[in-house]
Amino acid sequence: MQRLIAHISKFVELTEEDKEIILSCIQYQEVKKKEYLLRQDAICNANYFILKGVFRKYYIDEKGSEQIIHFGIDNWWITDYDSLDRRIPSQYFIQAVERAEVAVLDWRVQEELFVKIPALERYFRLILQRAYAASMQRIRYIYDFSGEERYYHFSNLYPEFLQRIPQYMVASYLGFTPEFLSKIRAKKI
Amino acid sequence: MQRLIAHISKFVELTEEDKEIILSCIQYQEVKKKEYLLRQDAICNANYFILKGVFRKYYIDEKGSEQIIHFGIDNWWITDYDSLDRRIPSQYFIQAVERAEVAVLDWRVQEELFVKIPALERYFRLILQRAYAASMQRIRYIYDFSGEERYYHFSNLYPEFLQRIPQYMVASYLGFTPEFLSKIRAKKI
DNA sequence: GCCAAAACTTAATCAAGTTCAAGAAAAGAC
DNA sequence: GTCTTTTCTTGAACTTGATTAAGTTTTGGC
Repeated sequence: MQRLIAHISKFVELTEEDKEIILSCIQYQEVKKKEYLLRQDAICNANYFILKGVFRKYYIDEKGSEQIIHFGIDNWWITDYDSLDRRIPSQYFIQAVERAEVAVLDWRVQEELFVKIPALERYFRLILQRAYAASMQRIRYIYDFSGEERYYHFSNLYPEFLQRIPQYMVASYLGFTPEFLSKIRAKKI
Repeated sequence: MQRLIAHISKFVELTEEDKEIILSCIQYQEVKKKEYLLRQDAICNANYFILKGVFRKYYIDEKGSEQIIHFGIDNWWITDYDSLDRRIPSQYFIQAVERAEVAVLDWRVQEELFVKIPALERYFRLILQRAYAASMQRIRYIYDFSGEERYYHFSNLYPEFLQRIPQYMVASYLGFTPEFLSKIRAKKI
């Protein structure tokens, strides 16, 4: 759990008292492989800080197949902010790709914490800025590069990742079919 | 400028004093057609609330052509948060598509305001949440729908918009060539 | 260690969208 | 109002990636 405090401290300053308050408000949770933190149509009740493991956020598209829009890894928060904050049913599933550990920040507790510790509201503003920029960057990759180029870019950026998660998930995240990914790999081996 | 106060008040509560402080810290600015609020490689110095008009945020891709990543319209903020906050050169251009009016919030003033009015930091956290969700939604559209479907969706959602901005900008925003857009339009007329 | 389920590969066919090139129409400048 | 620049259109050849369907390999449960 100290990893969370360390992460927050990278963005804002916390007093020792702040740290204790935060730690007392946050739950530690182990998550089994394939377990869900959130399912479609449910209202999201917490923001999750990933201490260890990998999550995928996906939805079911018009044709009925799973589309991954986001991977959550160590030291990132994962949630559906839209559902969490506006108390509306989520369009997304959040599922553990492998065994994981998370710090759970319940939405009601979050509101209280923001009042007690304004620095925390600032921290989340900064985190969201980062997430928003990353999302823009992602749109750039989709527009600028072909599927093959995106795959090479991804595999250079996160080589260990490719070993840990099934290929069909990578294909879904990068926006093409598993068959096409197979073809790309066949070319270069 | 009252439109800005009204917008903030939709998300957080402001006292009369807060409102005065905000108004005293914000500059009104008219922007001519094709004028830039930000250019690539410059460090972004302000967040702009669009009172009236349309802006496009774009970058130059590998092949040297302009790629529009975002349209800013009435009642939205437009800036490069990454450059603004981290004081790094921007990758983007922000340009007025038509004559516009904006409220300018300088980054240094913003920091001061957050200290004086914590509700404002909350407001921006909520705004960013909304922008992030919209960006996710955009990725969904790109993945789920064909170019033609995206065009019809866009033209149903913002019919007046199509009249106001050149087609090649719409094509760029939707992620295909102007030639292809021409073909789509030819089909249905 | 065996069986079932999950994940990956291969190949043929097809659709969506790009590229290039040329010309037509519309919008601004003075 | 005409001249220039910007925007839009059309068509042919081509590329990327989807689809379908079958077969192969790997993984996990018990």
